[in-house]
Amino acid sequence: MKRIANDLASAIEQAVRQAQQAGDLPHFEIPPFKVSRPSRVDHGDYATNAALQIQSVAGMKGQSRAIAEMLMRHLPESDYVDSVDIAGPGFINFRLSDSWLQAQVDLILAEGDRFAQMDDFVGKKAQVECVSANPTGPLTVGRVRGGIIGDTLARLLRSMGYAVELEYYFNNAGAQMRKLGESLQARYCERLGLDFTFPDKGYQGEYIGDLAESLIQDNGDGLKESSWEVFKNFAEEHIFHMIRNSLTRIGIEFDTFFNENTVYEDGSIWNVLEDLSGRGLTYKALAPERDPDADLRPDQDDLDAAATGEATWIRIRQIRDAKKDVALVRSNGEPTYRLPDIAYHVNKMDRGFDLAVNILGADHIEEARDVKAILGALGYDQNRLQHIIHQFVTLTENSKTKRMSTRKGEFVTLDELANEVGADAVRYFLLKHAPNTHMDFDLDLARQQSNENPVYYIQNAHVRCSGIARQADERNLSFALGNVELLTDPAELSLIRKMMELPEVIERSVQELEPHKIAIWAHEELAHSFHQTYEEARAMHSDVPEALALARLKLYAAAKIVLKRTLTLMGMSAPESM
RNA sequence: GCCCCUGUAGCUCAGUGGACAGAGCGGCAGCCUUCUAAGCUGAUGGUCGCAGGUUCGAGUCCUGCCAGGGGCACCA
Repeated sequence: MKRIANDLASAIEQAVRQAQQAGDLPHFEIPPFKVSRPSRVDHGDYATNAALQIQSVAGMKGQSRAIAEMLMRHLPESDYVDSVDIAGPGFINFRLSDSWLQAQVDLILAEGDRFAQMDDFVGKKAQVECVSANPTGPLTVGRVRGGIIGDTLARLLRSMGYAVELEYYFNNAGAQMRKLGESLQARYCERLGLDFTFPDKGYQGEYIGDLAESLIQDNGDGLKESSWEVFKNFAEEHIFHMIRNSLTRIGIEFDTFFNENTVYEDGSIWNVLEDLSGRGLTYKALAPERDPDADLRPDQDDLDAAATGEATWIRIRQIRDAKKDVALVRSNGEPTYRLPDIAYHVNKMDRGFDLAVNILGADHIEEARDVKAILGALGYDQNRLQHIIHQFVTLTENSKTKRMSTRKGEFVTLDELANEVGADAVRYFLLKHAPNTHMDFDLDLARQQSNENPVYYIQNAHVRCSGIARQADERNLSFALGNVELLTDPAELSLIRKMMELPEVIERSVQELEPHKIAIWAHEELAHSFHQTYEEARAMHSDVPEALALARLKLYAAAKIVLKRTLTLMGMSAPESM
């Protein structure tokens, strides 16, 4: 499948070289230039700033229009360009030919579900890690945001040829899980009227009470002498089950679950530590080394901890720009979270992924940088690991903003949300914002707007296509007989133009690791263009001659494919009716 | 205090160093005898937080300031 922007870029490079050989332009190294979609339609379908970029390296400042003319003269012929012209300060604008556009309709139909399936990375393996919540409670909206970004990215990577694994990293051991077990134990005793002490900073959510209730139903008071581990195991199993169900409900299915315990059990945390030590990157000390000039707050935690003995530190300041070294092993000999995390990522690298992307909340940014830098220090190509850091979701209800906290039981769960607005809306709403935006989730607005939502706008485009197809069926009309050369109306051609953008949108979403781009495009570009065309170019109105009707049926059959493909890439359903 | 992220229409947010800054929602004015109006069209709405700088060109890059969020654990 041809991507015009890439094709034009090489054509322009060729033109520059030809112009240089012909002596029309002086010799210089071709500067980076862009082939982009102009914001205004009358600027054509594609535009390049090549001439503007060249003017300074060619020593021809202010002569960019002349350079553009030169390039135009040396451009190779192509089957898809109808006209080329120079505009403004020296942009070269390209317009696609009608006949090429018309032919794309047949092409889309031939490709079907594989439309916009590209082969750039065929044979390459990618992994996307997201959610990775420990099983201490229901998924919060914030975690789900990462899950949706990750799952969508995985779908986009697959459409570019990668074999992708979606992975969930979790830990069912440790202090937090113990706290969970103790919280459940306390609630269990409480409901049986027994003595209980609720743990300090325990889990206060209602779901703990529900779990206690079901324990009582199954066991009565038979567990009153049991240890917290029994409660922890029960809670863990149920909560994990609940998390997986919730995720399945919004179309997220993980290929692999990786337990942090693995890197303890196979000894790899100690191997990694040895490797780092062998490279002189660790030391034992009471307190971390820090930048002498760094204005760090006097750290009482460090002082307190130093009293317990020497910990093992990594010289993180040596391998990346940081202010203070980081602990890998506590003075009591137990690893901190960092060490297994490093071992886990070494494990990922050794599993041979050409690309591993982690979706993390903003509070993990320092950790992300540490891990990446450490992988580099261990001799791995750092570029194989990428991160998408997303900002937090704040929740507004009754005009009051609150930070969500699993421990305090203050959160909106995925299930509650999906119940109120539907799975597709949850996906779309959390996907459509750039990862870097601090998004505000107004629950009242989400409820109220559930009928006035971009989700329905996009899906309705697909529904309309289905409606047309149904009507055609009833009248025994088959689009197979349609002649695409009759699609000459500007409205028809602009829809074809829009559909042909999908591969480029996917490519950019992947390149920039910003899957929200496809969500925005699906709404404001594709669906909008569809609805405009639909109003303008009726397929089976009595005024429309049969030949044109058949051609339009074909256009809308192609549109249906592109809409469905786009919705599927976003993990959303493509309904036949509403 | 230091570091990171963010500040764009009334609200929620797009915006690849380019050509007159966009969408949805809300509000205003129109559009259904024929494929679902969950739609279309038009008007209104902006000192792109503030001040400098770099550039042929800055919402976009740099510096400083202001405001909000996150981090600066021998937590994860």
